[in-house]
Amino acid sequence: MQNVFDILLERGLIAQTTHSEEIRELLGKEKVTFYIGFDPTADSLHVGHFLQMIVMKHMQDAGHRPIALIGGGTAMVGDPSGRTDMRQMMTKETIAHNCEQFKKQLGMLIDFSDDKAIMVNNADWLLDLNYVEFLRDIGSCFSVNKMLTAECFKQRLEKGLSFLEFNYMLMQSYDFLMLNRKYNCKIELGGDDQWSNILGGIELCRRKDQTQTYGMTFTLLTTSEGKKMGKTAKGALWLDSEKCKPYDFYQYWINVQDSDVINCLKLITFIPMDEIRQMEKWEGQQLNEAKRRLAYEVTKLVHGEEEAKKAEAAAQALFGGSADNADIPSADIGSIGDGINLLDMLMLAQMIPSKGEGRRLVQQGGIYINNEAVTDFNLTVTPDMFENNELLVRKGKKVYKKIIIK
RNA sequence: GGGGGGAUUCCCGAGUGGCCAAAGGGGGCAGACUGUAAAUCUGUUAGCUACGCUUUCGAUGGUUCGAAUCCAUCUCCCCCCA
Repeated sequence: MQNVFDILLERGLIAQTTHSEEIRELLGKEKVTFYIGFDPTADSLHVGHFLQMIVMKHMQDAGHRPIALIGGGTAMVGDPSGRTDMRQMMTKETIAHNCEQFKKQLGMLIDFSDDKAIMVNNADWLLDLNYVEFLRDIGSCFSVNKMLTAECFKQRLEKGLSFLEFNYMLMQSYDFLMLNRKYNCKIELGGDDQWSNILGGIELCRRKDQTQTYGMTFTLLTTSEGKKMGKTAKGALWLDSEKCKPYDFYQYWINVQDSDVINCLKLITFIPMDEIRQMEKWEGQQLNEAKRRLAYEVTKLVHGEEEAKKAEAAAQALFGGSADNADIPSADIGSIGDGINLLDMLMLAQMIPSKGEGRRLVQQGGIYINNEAVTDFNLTVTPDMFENNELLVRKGKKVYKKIIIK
């Protein structure tokens, strides 16, 4: 069996390691317990987290034991790494709610049965810490001078960093120490922005317990231009099907740039490398096929096979010119009487945020009914324009909505 | 604790009494070109019952015919010194 380290390396997942040789050897010879932390800063995980989950899955498949650490305690403080501003402080209730959501989502990909993976919440040991004891015990192990030189604080030293956030590193380091003691957790994994925090934990384990632990970070999901991926106009690309519909999720991946497809296939799907290497040779229009594969696979992992197939079928119906399909995103606007103003209808269907925007769209030729551009924004849409109470409306090139009336 | 600077539309950032719904850039949206790609070019980007009206320049009051611009108080942020 192939060493999982080589798999991760081959797929381009690994960004930095503390001891590449030792880690590879360790992963090759024994069942290793490792951990990745997820701070519950929102009520759903997003694709950034998903990449971490993929790594966890690779590791679990190779026989290692993942610990998914939910940061119910660290979220009370907020990680300043790589951020330009302070996170908004969240209430305990919000954090507790988010923790629950995370738990559900992590279970999609990781098998937590029979202790094959463990889920813990650092609130369990962080919230009851005694300040002075913690300072004496843990705080004494950290050099402020050293911390200040850490990359993760760079941006914040220019903009301002509160003492609260400055403590984040200690808390995360303490997590590693706890997990090492309790579960013999030997490796901490994380996004590349976690490098400094991970080093802190390793250092702490050595100082307190003289144990050797390791760290490894993963490539952040960025475009070839270096921008973070998974950002949409509305925010992050959420894994929750309510916050981001499977169809929209699918569409996001279909629309990635040519230069990013292969990378995404390697990073967030389990498609064998042999196949990916074939696709790597593709060019031009053929890449669309690779994008379809990417979109389907990722959607399947996140939303399940059924949803992935629906999304694919809907896309096929709209863009492939095939027959009408039941899975096209729809909006039920109820009864329209003898007719309804076009803009009112678009508002009801949530296709436009305001009528002003709607007028502009029509003026610029961006609204289509049954694939015919609408020229008059005062148009009254009448029931006879509907077929079986359905009307296909398009905004721009790719935003479709099937409007349904009673 | 002392001194200084700041808060502007989605973001950055001009604007220092009427010509300001507010320059410029970024981002977003749409059009052309394409491959549901990128790059490029063009238009657009507060809301509305729309040749007009309403809300908007940290908050609240005030001066004025008229305030993003002036005054007062407040809140928050940054910088320098201690």
